[in-house]
Amino acid sequence: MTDMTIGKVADVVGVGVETIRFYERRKLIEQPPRPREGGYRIYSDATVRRLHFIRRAQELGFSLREIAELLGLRDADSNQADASDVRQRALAKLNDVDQKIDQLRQIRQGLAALVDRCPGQGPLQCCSIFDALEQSSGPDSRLTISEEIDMQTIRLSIGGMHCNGCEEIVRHVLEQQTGVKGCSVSHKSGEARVAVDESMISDEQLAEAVRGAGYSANIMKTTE
Amino acid sequence: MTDMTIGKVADVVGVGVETIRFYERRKLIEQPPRPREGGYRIYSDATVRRLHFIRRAQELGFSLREIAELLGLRDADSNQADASDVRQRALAKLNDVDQKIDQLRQIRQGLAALVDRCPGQGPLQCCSIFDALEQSSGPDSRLTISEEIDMQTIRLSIGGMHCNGCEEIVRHVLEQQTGVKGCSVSHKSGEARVAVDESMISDEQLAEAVRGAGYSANIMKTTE
DNA sequence: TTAGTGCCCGTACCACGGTACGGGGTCAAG
DNA sequence: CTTGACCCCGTACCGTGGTACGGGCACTAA
Repeated sequence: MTDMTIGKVADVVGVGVETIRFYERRKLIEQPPRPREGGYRIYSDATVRRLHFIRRAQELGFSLREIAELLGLRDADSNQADASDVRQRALAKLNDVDQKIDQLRQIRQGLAALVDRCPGQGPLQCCSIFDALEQSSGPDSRLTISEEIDMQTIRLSIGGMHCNGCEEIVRHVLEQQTGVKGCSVSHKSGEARVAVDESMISDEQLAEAVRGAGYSANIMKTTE
Repeated sequence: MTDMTIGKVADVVGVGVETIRFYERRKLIEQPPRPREGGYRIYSDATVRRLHFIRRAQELGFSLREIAELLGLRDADSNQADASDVRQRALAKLNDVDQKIDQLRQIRQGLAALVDRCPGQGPLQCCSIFDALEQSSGPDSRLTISEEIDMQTIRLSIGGMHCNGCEEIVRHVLEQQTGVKGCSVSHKSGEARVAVDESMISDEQLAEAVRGAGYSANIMKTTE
């Protein structure tokens, strides 16, 4: 169980030789002792287990950075680090994973809806997928800081939209307004994001236009 | 709805300015017309929709490369590309997503098991998580080509292992054998991967040793 | 001792999806 | 006509997890 050079270890652990040296550079494992300067690395059993640990943890979704932290905990052990710390990290990771699964499920839904709606044949012009994807991407994600003087992105909270058609209508109404440079509407989040020249139209006028189309509309503070 | 410079477009679409230029470099969008050489880019409505498309497709898990293909389909449309092509891609992506979800579910299971087993307090030495992760990572993943002369990785198919304890026993037995340089055992896949000096012990002797511990063992061709 | 692997090291490179920087040009309001 | 915000371009860099290359030693069996 001794005298393992890097190639053997790589073989046993199931990684590439270069990968082990890469882990060494990343301080995940120490450089093992070598007979003389420039000689071969001879790996101890403990290091091999450490490598197994790294692989397993990776399979569980831990990044190399996180793994380094876990290993660090153990290296500096018997001080105050205890099992609850490790448990915490595992729980946090479990949370991460759950979130990722949720995200993927949403993606799955979106895709499934798209596929459902698609006729599956005929010219592209009839393909609903392209149309659907060109709709607004929904302002539910990141907010951009926009503090322009003559052009601002106004966000409206809109009620009464139930489908893509409603989105379309609202989009159309907004785009008809003077000073509107562009907009994106999402019925899911009930929001619209409008790029507008404020010297030409007020946010209240915008909201009013939307109300005129039969929806409710409230101005959302941009500086949110 | 005209006269949108890059900043406004970025704001409306919800991406960074640099990102739009990046998409341009990646040929996802064309460079929009500019009044004169060196002037500002003025974006058309169509391009803004194209950007929305990109964002939406990204949210659905398509990579930029795939998105470029989708857009390419449309650009060269009315030829033979039809909706079924797009549908195929969406279905393929749906499949990808399902696979990813499955993987994450497995990871979730592993993590949950780990957390379950962990005492949640006390010194790290008692933390089962570290122990569990140090166990073999299971040779179920990639096979390494090993065609060494005096050292080979032998793979054994082992029956009768039901838990980590069994893994431990088998690992111990294997490591006790002369010539064994290292091993990794997985009860899940029912496999062991042993690094061994073949001049010192034969694969059959190894298998016999495992059988002596009460498990079944068969040699798997390394050149699999 | 010599051939044949295997390992050494440093450095560069891959995909992915951007982000940052810096020195300059453009544009519109005041 | 100046000022300030915005945009231009090219290029370099980020994090993530490695992989590849090439010239030169280390080791071992014959």
